[in-house]
Amino acid sequence: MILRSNERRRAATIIDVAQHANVSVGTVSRYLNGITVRQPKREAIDKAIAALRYNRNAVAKAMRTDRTNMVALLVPGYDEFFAEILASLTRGLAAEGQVLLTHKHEGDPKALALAIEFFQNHRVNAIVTPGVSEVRQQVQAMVDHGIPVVFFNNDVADMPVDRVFSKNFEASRQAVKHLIDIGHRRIAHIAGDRRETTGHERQRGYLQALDDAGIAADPRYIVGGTWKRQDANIAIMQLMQLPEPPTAIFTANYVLALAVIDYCRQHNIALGEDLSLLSFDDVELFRQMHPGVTAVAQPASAIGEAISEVVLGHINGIHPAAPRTVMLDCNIILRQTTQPPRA
Amino acid sequence: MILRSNERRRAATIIDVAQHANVSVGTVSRYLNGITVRQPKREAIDKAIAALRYNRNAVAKAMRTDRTNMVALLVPGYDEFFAEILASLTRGLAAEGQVLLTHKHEGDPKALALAIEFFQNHRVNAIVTPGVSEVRQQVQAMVDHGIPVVFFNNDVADMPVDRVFSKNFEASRQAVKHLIDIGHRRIAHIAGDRRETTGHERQRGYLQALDDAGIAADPRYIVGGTWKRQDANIAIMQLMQLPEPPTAIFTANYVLALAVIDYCRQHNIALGEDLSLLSFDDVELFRQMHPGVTAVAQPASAIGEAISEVVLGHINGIHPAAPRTVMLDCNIILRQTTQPPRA
DNA sequence: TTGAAAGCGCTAACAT
DNA sequence: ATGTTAGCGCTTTCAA
Repeated sequence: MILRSNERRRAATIIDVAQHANVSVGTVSRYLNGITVRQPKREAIDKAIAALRYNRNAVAKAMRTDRTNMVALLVPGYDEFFAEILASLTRGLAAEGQVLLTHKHEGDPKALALAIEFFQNHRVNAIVTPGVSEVRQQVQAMVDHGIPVVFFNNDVADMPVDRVFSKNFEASRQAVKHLIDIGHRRIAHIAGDRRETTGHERQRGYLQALDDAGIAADPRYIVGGTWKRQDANIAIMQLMQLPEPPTAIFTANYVLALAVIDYCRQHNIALGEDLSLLSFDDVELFRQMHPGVTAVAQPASAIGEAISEVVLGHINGIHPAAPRTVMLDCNIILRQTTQPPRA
Repeated sequence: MILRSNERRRAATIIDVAQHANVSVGTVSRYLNGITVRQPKREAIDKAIAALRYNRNAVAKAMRTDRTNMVALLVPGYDEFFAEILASLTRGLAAEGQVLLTHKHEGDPKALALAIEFFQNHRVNAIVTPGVSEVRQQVQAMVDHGIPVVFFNNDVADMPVDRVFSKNFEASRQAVKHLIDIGHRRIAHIAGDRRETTGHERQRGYLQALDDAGIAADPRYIVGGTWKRQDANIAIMQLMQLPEPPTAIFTANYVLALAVIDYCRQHNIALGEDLSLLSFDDVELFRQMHPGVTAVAQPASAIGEAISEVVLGHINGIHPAAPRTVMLDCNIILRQTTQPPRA
């Protein structure tokens, strides 16, 4: 008979093991869960498990206990930032026997909502995701069902969830302060989406730094307003066509910086010398390029660790219901694209 | 009373719905699974579901049916290549109601083995992973249990699994042929790990192209042998210190190419003009750089689509047990680092 | 088409 | 420390 690939051979169950080892299922279960069992039985069980190639059915366990050992991470995509968070989060959770499942939704709120429901139905122990206002309802439902939710990177206000963020405002403020310190006065900002806290906070930091230095913000120097490369291409053109173009630019993320870099290459503008550039988000490209791009590096590993700490706290039942917020410092990595302006 | 975050409110079950709608649980279940139910009952059930905010417990369903709607992807990390495959795979599976769970194991065979066991125990519908010889046993166990496994990117011989690969050998052969066609004779290869089929096949393609052109392979021109940046740094140094250094280099992946690029920058060697470079794997960096790096682009999207087709075939019970192998063509993207050698 | 009930594999409460 | 057994929420067979 031809065994079709979707007809699975019946797997051994805990009952088979119990019979083979001549003990009760309860004993096997307890042994499997680390509760003390006397030596001879232990051996018999071990032998039975090996002989029958027994694998505990995790689904049945989850069904019984209403808990799994899965934590879900929902991301729009895997850029360097997310990938690094993911790495440290995976490690942190694995140390406590939790497995991180990642799901990518490409920024589509519908896909995100579906994913949240899916993971809720599968009883994951926690969900980690950037805050997205479109899924307030689903997130609230999760929390109501007692499944902890952790926001990172982007926030949505007034939700009873835990939060781990880097200090977008402070880091942006310091970044722009650096530009001011080395002599720039005409500093532009290519902004991200201000409806998201990341975009909003980074622009706020920019404005604050100007204000701190007593420099009046010039609305013509604030351009962009989306995370799209296309729009940044337009934004940089607008800036450079100004009667008095800026001598320095602070971009809200690395994609926007790429637009500036390309523009400069096409127009023979020497970055650093003719025009300073400082970008939020530090990526491999910025290290490889010549001149290297000065950038705000988010502490991705630390973010991942903080998230796993918060999540594990919930799973182990340490934290009370009151949501925790962790704010982490960024570093500004000085490279060659930030130089004093020409005299 | 303070509700601790890990005390979940009891969620509505199918029984609650049945009572609320005044029908039997069987009827609710059938309705939920798309089996015809008469109009008035349908309405009552819908109303009950809405009123009780019922969500089907996916764990219980999986327990009963011994099937989930999850497919697991195991990757060492998220580089551009994997990220793109992932994107198209996620889409392809979502179209058929399957959710892709990604797990990253950082190339650690132990972590990989654990992950495979984990997903097996959780009854995923399929596992997608690069072939890794260290986990033959676990993979065999999966297949024995009737869970289809799909290898991609890297192969392990003699395993009863499905396979989706790009044509490493053919693409490498063509790439090196291009270098020969534009006039190069002293062509070096910085090899990857030859114990992996990717590394092996790429070197084989290199040798074949030389042979095709009647050029004797010079063992001094074949260096490296790991995927590590460190080793590539040494490899490129070895090559350039040769009495007759190569005029062109074919690297087995993009990390190895970075070593060449850095070396050239440090030694003021003009890529393209002084030394041609052609790399396997096309990455964003190669597009952004000046000069742009000529590269072999793997058809990542097509790979993802092929994988989802194979997986869905299994899930829908179309394929027979005989494993399928899909081989996909690569493209060579010409940029500025491959020029005729100096006269 | 519908209801009643068995049972998927496991854990945990209870009894010993 | 160990055996016995109820029951987690669902699907599916069997009857009606």
